[in-house]
Amino acid sequence: MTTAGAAQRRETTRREYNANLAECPGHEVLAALSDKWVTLIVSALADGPLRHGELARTVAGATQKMLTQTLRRLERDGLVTRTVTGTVPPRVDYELTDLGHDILPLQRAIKAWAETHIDRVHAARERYDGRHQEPRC
Amino acid sequence: MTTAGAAQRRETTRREYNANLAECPGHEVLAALSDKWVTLIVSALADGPLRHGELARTVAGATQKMLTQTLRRLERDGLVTRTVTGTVPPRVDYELTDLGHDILPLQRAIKAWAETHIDRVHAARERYDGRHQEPRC
DNA sequence: CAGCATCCTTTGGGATACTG
DNA sequence: CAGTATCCCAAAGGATGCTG
Repeated sequence: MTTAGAAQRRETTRREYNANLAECPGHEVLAALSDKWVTLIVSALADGPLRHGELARTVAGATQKMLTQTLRRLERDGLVTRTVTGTVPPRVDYELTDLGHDILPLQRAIKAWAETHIDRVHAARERYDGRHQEPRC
Repeated sequence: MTTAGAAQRRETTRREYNANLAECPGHEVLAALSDKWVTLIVSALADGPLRHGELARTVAGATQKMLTQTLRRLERDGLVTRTVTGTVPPRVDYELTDLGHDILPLQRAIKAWAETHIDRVHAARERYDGRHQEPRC
């Protein structure tokens, strides 16, 4: 019997689709860049290496958990290096790799686009909201 | 008493921080672009207007809910227009606005960066995983 | 055909406390 | 000081069924 066929095939299709998306370079990069803290950490490190604590202070607002988590990901992706010095008290420095530096221009490009177009977006939003949320009566 | 002071002030700081982030043009744009479906919908519409159903088929893998939700956001942000024709059966066309077309170069830039650098990222990941997950015995 | 509304599962993120 | 582990909540996302 093929009763479970329809729903199941859709599910499969979706998985494959998501897998394709995940493997698409463009999406990988977007996913990485758009992470709430990645941009901030990378910017913070743009001027030179920082210790964990310094980073925590610079990127105020980030949980310690998020900080470590994000740094691990960045390290894994080869965007930052993690250097441990001594054991007690431990000292850990984070520094941007060449690859890490390479994303700065891209970030700047996005920022530039944003700054030149964001006004239009905001204007559009106001128009939309005015048209849709205001009482009709 | 100021017992609740510490935790509460941290909370407040965090909120303000997030608010600042949300208002930062760069992050707004990143948040918009990095949405799982935005890229796909925008690309799909790059060649010309499409009906809801056509879009659903083109961007296979997207839930109907996600599709509509994303389209509403794009409409609100002034990136697409939504045109309703007739009432029964309804026909709705979605088309990229000028502003919508303007993000195509940016998407291409990201894609280009991704394609030239993704190999290094993947290599870094393999190195990292090899170093950290393999049994040390 | 287009698109709400509802329900339910999964995930992400935050607070807290503990270890080398 | 740097990092891990645990708990917990809010939000995102998906499936389904109903309406103009």
